[in-house]
Amino acid sequence: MLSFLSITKSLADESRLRILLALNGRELCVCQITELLGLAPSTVSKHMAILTQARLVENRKDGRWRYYCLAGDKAPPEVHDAISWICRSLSTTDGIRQDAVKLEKILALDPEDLCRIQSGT
Amino acid sequence: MLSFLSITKSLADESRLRILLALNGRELCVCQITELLGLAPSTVSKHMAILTQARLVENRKDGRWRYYCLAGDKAPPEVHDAISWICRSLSTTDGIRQDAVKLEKILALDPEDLCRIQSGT
DNA sequence: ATTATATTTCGTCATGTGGCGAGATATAAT
DNA sequence: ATTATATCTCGCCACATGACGAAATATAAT
Repeated sequence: MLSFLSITKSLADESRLRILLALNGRELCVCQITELLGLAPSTVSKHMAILTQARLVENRKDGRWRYYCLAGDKAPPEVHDAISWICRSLSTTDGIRQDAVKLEKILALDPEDLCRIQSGT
Repeated sequence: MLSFLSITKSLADESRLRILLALNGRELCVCQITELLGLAPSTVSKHMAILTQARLVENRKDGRWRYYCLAGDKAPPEVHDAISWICRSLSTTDGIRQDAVKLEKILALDPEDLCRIQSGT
């Protein structure tokens, strides 16, 4: 019950839903997610910790960057059901479509360049 | 997105999850739910308003009592998916099993008698 | 070694949320 | 009509939560 609650609480925030949808089919580093949502890096980091604790996402470290992706096969079925539920329900909504468009532009840049832009801000 | 968020926020609370599970397969009035959870009637009433607003439950009034049940066919698919997800994930857990046992005892009483007991408290 | 930078951790603040009780409302019983 | 009672609404309080910036940490570049 407690672990299930950690899933539902994770899903009860718009930013985290947008993150999960953005991770559908790809992996992203924190600065890319930060750029997509327009939030402070520390805020995104906390969101990722919450999603990780709920086992909805996994991560791997690559140099200075940490890449996040949706839960893999080892995750419990509730997790996979949750992910497919939100993708099915939200993929075609307006806001998520706009995120997808914005994501394309972000992915067109090297992470290197993206971070350079962000530190300039 | 906003209506979907109202669903996920509804699910992000243990009491409301227990209510939804208790409503699986039957309808219950507020005083029965109050008895099951051990919360104040006003608190349960607020929970039911949140669940109703998210379209997860429906209600009918019968005399002094209002009976709640899980969403019917008119509810959107996200709602039904949510309900089947939580039932699948939680029905066999310890806490929910205990609720089921307690519910049997509550249902064995007439609502009339139950309310009489409660007001005596 | 020193500097740059990607991410996390921590402290703080404003806001949201769950809980209760008191009073309002609606319906049934007397 | 008056009383009893099932539920809801409202105001309050304690606590959880999302946001940020500053400082800490880890890794790459110079």
